[in-house]
Amino acid sequence: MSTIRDVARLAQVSTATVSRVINSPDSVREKTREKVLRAMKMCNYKYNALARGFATKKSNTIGLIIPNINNPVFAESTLGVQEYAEEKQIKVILGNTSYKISQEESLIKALRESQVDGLIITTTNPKGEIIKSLTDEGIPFVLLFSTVKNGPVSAVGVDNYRGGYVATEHLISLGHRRIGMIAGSFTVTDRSYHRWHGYRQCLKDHGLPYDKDLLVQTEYSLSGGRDSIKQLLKHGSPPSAVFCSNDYIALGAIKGAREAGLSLPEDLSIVGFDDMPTASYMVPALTTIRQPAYEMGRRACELLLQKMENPEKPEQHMMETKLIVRESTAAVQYDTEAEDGGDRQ
Amino acid sequence: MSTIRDVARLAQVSTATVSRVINSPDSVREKTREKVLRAMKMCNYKYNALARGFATKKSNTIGLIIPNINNPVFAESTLGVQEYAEEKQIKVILGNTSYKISQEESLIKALRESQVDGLIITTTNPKGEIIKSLTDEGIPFVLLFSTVKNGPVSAVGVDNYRGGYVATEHLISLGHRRIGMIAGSFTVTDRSYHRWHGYRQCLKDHGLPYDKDLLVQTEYSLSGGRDSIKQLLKHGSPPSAVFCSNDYIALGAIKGAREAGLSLPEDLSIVGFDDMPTASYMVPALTTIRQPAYEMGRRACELLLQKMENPEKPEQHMMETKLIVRESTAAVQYDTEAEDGGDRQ
DNA sequence: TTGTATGCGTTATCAG
DNA sequence: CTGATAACGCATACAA
Repeated sequence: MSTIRDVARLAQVSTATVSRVINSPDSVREKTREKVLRAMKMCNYKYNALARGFATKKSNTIGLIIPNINNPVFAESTLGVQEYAEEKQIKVILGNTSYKISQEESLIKALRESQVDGLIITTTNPKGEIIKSLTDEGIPFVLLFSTVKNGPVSAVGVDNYRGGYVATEHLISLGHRRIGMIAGSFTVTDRSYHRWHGYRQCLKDHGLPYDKDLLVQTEYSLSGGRDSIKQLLKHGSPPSAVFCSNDYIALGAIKGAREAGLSLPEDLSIVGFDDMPTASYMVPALTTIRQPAYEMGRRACELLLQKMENPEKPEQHMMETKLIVRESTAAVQYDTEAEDGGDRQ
Repeated sequence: MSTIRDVARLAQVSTATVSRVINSPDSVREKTREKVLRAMKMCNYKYNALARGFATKKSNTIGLIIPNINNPVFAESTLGVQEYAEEKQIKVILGNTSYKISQEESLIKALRESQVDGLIITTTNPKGEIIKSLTDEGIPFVLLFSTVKNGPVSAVGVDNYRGGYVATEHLISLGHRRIGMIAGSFTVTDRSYHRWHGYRQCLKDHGLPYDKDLLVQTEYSLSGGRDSIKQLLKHGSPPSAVFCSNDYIALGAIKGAREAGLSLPEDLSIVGFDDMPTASYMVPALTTIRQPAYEMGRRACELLLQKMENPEKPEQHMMETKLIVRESTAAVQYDTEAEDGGDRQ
């Protein structure tokens, strides 16, 4: 593989000049430039961005850490950062944590050793050691799908509390009074925890009792939703509506409910969270709280690049969620309400 | 940021020794090692993998190129390569092409400049210039979701022809005689093309006429499937079953068919391709041809690392597809068959 | 087991 | 507008 030195020799110029035609072509006389360009062709020169990174201490690479690329909402946000980065000629290294803190930690370590210029992290624990040490050491990073609304870290997210509140309110407005929730484990994601808070406060504000048996925490998976709904339906006085922490869980819950012999939305209303691309294609089409995942990814990337330029002034971008009403929620059916007390299984 | 030189000075050893405790700790006396380790702590030394990459000409990074991370099947394969790479301490840079050749080209160029040690490419055109030049220049790479079964390039894929054949055969065995296909544009993906070949040959082998109006090419998207099925249903003699190039399209087709007033699977059978994670959660649960996407990703990564060690002997791994029969296909209903000639819309 | 010296490909500083 | 040359942080041959 030839280097700028080879090119320089061939073109009878210095390496500095070769470097110039690469980085600021205008600063070199046209004739010289062409001579250099010809020499490059001749020896099939290939630019080495790694060497450049070494010399400039900028790798033009950022790290993106997400819990699970299989979750459509993270795939979308990934596409968002990806595309924005692409536009700015930045490469992105992807890391999956599988919701494991230890994994998150080792990933960040490896990424830092690789001299990434910054990090976008969809973390599981924004108050953890990891984030703190990143802050202390002045590494540019931004939190994505973040729950933090202020303080010293940059972040983009939505108001999960509000999302949970709105979802629950929708159900209440439909006449539901026994409303359950299937949540991602609070130990694993505080987003879910905040949504639950919104759910709970909404219940309270509407004078509905909070029944802790109507909350089940599970993993963020299809089967998690499916198993959880069955558990909920076994309750002596089962819910007529359930708010699910995300669409993936909701999809599982719908399946589980149907397996338990219910028909939706007549017997049970379900609302999800995310509005993943397939949400409107499901049967019944899913009522959900939309997060603009793609835009969030883009914005996070934008914020990061900004922060890399100017490390001061942390910023939080809170994006809007929106209730999307589709077919998975319906007015409560009084004849199938809690009073019948039947175990539908 | 401190370097091994700082550490060396602090520990009163040479930089070579510091380098040794990092890379081959056993080759240095325990006492010295501890001294060095202490010095590292003291000056808060952080290893610089980029510098190492520069010195060794190995970045320990590979590039992964996929058409669209939003397609669940690519998300899964990505997870596969990701996890295998992780195990081997390799970082992966992700690139989306959006099925655009030009994008694929510029991505590969950028990745090569970044000195990735190898490339995993889910390409759109295995016979194109890009692949050829990669081969010529001896860059280690492997094709993922590949259609090539032999020749000089390493690849992992499935037999798309056979998948298409089996899908069609299943439909025929259910009594269907008017079988349509919604395919991803042949110009954009040859996988789809091969599946169509299987479909077509199967028709022929069973003495069924091939009607070109029963094929519609579209983009690999939900709306693509939805629009295409409507087009198909407008046919004077519409199909009673449709084979879709992938599950995403199938999901769209199901939606579209339902909007057109059909009930599934009674009025129309649908079979997809991929078996994405949500396939069994759909309504009706999707009959499909399963590809082991996660495994394919892992295998591709394995093959690549192997190839990086030993650039000789290209290998193709063809993995098994499997027909998964669920609820979206059913025996043909004779009273709604082609003869009635009705336009169901 | 440890040290010395050199090189990796580029940028950047300083002269000219 | 161009050239000479010193970094950048680490690995590695070779020597001791």
